[in-house]
Amino acid sequence: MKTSANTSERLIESTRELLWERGYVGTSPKAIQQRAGAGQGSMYHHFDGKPALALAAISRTAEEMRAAIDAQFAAPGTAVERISAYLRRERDVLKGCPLGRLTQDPDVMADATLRRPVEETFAWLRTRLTDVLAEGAARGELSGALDPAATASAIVAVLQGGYVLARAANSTTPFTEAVNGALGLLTAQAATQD
Amino acid sequence: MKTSANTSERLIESTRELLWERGYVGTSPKAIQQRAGAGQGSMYHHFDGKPALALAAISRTAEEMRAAIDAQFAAPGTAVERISAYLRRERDVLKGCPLGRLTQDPDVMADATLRRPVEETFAWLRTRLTDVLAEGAARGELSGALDPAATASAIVAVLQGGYVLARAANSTTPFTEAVNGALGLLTAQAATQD
DNA sequence: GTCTATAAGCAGATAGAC
DNA sequence: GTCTATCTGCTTATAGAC
Repeated sequence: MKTSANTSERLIESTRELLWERGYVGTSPKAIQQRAGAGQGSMYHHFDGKPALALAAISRTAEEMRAAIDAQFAAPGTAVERISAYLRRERDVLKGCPLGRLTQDPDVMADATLRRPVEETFAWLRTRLTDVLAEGAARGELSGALDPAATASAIVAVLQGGYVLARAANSTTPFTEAVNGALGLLTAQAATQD
Repeated sequence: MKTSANTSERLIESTRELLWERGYVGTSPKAIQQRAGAGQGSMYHHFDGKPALALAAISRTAEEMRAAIDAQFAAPGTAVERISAYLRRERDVLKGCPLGRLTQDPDVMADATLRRPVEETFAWLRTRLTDVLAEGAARGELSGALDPAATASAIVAVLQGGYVLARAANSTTPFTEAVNGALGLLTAQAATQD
């Protein structure tokens, strides 16, 4: 058995990086090959073409993101504590969300196969966060007046929008501010609970 | 004087549409010419090249957005009412924000000239919203415990992130939910005020 | 599995005629 | 102002040798 990363593996990882940095439309097979140190023929031997390679890359990114979030939410603590930890965990803010950015890519959104992992992951995340919030409401940590699903969507949107603001400003400040603002609102309404 | 739209005008408008639909990297001079009904030579007569045309398009979009938001915030009403009206105004949700999407474009962000209108518009928007929130706090409509700047960033982020979620889901639902969630939090904390 | 050759078409212009 | 010709290099492969 081989211990070093094989060519197929390097191609997938290179594609993941380039999709994150430049998007699908901005990434050429040639750029992938160069980053992976693989030749033209080698790439087309392992994958049918750019869409197939992108699907492998996007699927892996989606899986990793899901696993990371699952671990985060499974940690002990109140709903607000776990959400706070999730929002404040270390991130490469200026690079943005590797999945969220694909949402702006016309060729990804136009291809049902490429689109599916993106769609499913965000749907799953919103559901997962809704559960955490509903749990918090059931325990009396949060106001029952809040709609858990709406609040969950707002929180995920703050994250995704925070990336947008950070990139626009070329600074992590607006991202941090947005997260603080969201948590400020969440704890301010919790103060209503007494 | 001419009354019909001239070629230069049509080129700018076509570029604006394409930047919105496909981004800078995904838009070719040829596509712009075809949409504008202009020839190659015609385009290069009026503009130095793709970056110059994009700058004209992006600048105009930024100006329009700023004027629209200014009008929105100048309307009468409490801080929460004006913010609610802003968040809930009619939008082409699935198309996303024409300026926010450029944030994901590597070639726009790498070019200081193209980047500036995007950066300035979002900086201005956050400041403007911060003023509205500070005003609300001064009037006693909102809790003084909230940081106006952080809350403003969170609200703008909800909007930008709402677009991302809507595109991921291919549905306006998550956008509406996120807006409702944000307004829910804002009014819930206002309930603390008594 | 990897390499080189080949190819139709697009990207992003420049040059000069009209 | 607009048009056609021309150009270099990239895109996204396919074919076949090694």
